[in-house]
Amino acid sequence: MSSVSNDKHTAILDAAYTLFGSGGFYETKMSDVAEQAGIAKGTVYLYFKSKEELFLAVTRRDCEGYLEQLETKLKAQRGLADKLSVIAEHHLFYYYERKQHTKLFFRAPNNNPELVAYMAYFMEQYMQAVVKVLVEGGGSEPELMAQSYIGMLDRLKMDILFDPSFSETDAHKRAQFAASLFIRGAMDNLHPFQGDKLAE
Amino acid sequence: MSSVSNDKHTAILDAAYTLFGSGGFYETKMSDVAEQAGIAKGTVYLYFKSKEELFLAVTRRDCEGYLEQLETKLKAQRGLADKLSVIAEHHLFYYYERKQHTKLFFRAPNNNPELVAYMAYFMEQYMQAVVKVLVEGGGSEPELMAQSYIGMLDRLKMDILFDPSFSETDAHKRAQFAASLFIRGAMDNLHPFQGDKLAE
Amino acid sequence: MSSVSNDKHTAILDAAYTLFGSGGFYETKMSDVAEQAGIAKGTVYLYFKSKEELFLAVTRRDCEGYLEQLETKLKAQRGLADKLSVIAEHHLFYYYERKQHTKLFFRAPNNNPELVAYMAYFMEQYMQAVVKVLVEGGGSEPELMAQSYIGMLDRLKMDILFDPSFSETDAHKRAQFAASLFIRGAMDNLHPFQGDKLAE
Amino acid sequence: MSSVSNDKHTAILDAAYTLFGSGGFYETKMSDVAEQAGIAKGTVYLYFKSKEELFLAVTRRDCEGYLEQLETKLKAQRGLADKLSVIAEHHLFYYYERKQHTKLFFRAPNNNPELVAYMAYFMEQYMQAVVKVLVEGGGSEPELMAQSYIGMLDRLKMDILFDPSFSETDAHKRAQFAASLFIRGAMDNLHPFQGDKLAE
DNA sequence: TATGAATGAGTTTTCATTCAT
DNA sequence: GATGAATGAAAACTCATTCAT
Repeated sequence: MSSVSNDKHTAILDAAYTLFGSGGFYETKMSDVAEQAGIAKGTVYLYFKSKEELFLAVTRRDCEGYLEQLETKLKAQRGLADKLSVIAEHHLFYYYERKQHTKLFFRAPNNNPELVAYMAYFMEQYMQAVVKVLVEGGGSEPELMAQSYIGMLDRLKMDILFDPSFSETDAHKRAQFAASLFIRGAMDNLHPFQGDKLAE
Repeated sequence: MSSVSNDKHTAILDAAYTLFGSGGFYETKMSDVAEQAGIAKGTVYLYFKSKEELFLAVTRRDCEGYLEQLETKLKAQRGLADKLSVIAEHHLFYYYERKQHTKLFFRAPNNNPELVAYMAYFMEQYMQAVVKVLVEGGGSEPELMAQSYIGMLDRLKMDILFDPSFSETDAHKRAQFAASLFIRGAMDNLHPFQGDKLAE
Repeated sequence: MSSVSNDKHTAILDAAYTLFGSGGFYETKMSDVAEQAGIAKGTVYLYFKSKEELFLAVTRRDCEGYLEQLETKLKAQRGLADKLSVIAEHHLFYYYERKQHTKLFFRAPNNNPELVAYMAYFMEQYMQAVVKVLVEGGGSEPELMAQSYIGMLDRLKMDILFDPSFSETDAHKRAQFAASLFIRGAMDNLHPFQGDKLAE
Repeated sequence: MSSVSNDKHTAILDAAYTLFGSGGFYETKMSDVAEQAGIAKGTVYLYFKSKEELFLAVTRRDCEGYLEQLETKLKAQRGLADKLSVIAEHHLFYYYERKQHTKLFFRAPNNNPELVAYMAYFMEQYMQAVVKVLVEGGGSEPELMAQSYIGMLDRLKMDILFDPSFSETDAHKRAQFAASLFIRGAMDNLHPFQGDKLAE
């Protein structure tokens, strides 16, 4: 609880986030993490019992932050269209701001049941957040809809990660594109402007 | 190119596909591949220079098969809606038939530029195949559209991979869901029935 | 020498005795010793320079106690037979009372010259104590005799250590068995009842 | 089964016997064993799955050899006294010839149930071999007698191990000393010359 | 004195790759 | 071509010891 121990804990998570993210789980050595965090190898093990536990902690912190920020942003919006826009922006800008840490989500250790379980839990949470938005807007099959939207966004983020010339403006446009494509597609059972001032 | 050497080449690829796919790159040992292929460890190296090269070859064969089959199926269809349907079915059933080989695409070695390049190439090819369909149907931003569709499908496939109770019928429904959602979303710049006899 | 420091010194020795004894030298961590002693890890090093020194101190205290108690018990006896009996009882009951600490003597660190030297010194002392008894009884080769007796007892103790059902009565019988076997074997050059009131 | 593989297997056992014996289990590195055997580190693991397994194999080979040689020597003797003499000589000369490998029996890894079980098995076998000799000579409590004899010999061997000036003749004398001490001690229930020509 | 966070040397084991047969 | 015994680099993790507080 002391600020010192917290500092180190955070430093390790930050270092691991960077290295796991850019290099992947197997390619990252615990000694690299230690070095990047500016501490000794043994110290990492005072805070995290194993490399897998560290990876899980990094993933958890990242995912929790993702969902919390999304919730906050969604609360500031009234209308369905705005909310879907916010989701798209959040998804794309999250990666935009983390170009370095790309690989985290697809270069994980295999055969770690805890990690698999956590990722499933995260996806469920994310999906439910989207589902909630969709349900407020009315419409059937909200879960499939939510998954479709998330998948769309996840693919559209790829260029952001791999194309160095991708600008913030490009990301904005892409988010708007995704939101309108989805809203149009979902239109017959959604009421896009419900809750918007415009709609009143 | 002799039939004998070809036999072994194929046996190795098959073995590697099974093992990399179910266990992941790092979890699979070259000796396992050799054993599964029914040959000696050293022999693998007569056909593939390294583990990474083998992984790349497996990936390549898999992706090429994916695209070839897709092309064949697309040729049998006239209308845009049917073609988009075929794409969805192909994407979902490809994974449906390969539940065992789940991990191949997201448990690959990092930092292998050749692999990264090939995957980018594959995605480009896949996208262009979809783009071609969309362009025939008319409409703007075909590349973003294609990516959105592919992303949607890629997320919707997840339950297939992880939910053992997922049936063929479920997969069909899901493919149709994706196709209609996308078509509706894309409607203002696409002409869904163009090319269909019905549309004439 | 203050009572406080003495308390901790003793607490550490007690803790180390328990842990080294039941787990062995290599299996026991200094942090375990500290915890068992109810102090901090660093504190152990205020009292003992190293793990090996601690082990040596534990061994020393144990061996000294062994010899001191033996001397006391021997003083209470007059006759040779009684003295040999006391030696057997002491040897066997010492282990009987310390079943938990079995491993201390045969799970020690190697290559520690000081420890090797001390163990040799202890054996010499123990042997001389037995020799003294034998010499009083007359007879040749007292050192070989003493070693034989000690060896006999040391093997006979084994069941005590490893057989949980071994009772105090069993230990008594075994001690008597050893004493008579030895006395009979040594009879031609020993005068078994010399010094006993009965013998006068 | 090929002589080559057998050569290496033996070379590793020999190297391990020397190193474990002189340095102890924990003090011996697998890389030392490999070097001493003149092979690469990894090769050791082709023949023995782990350090513990190697230690067990070394112990087993040694103990089996001990018992086999003892049996052979005992078969060549008729009388009880001669047989007990042979046991003493075997016990002492076994160590005499293996001064370098002393520590094997008392510097073993802890907490290895397989090893503990094997050592118990070995002791039982050894004891039964002695018991068989004693029973042929008649007499009660043969197991305690056997243990006493073995213990005696085990202690008398110590000087052989640690005293570099100990000669073969010394070892002989010591063996004879042990045998006569034991025979005299056991005399009332044993018939020392039974089976000897002299006794007829 | 007492603490316990921090250190980093040290060892087992794995496995891709080689190469003599 | 085919084999599989041999290699040795590489990395996770432990734990005795130190030292700033």
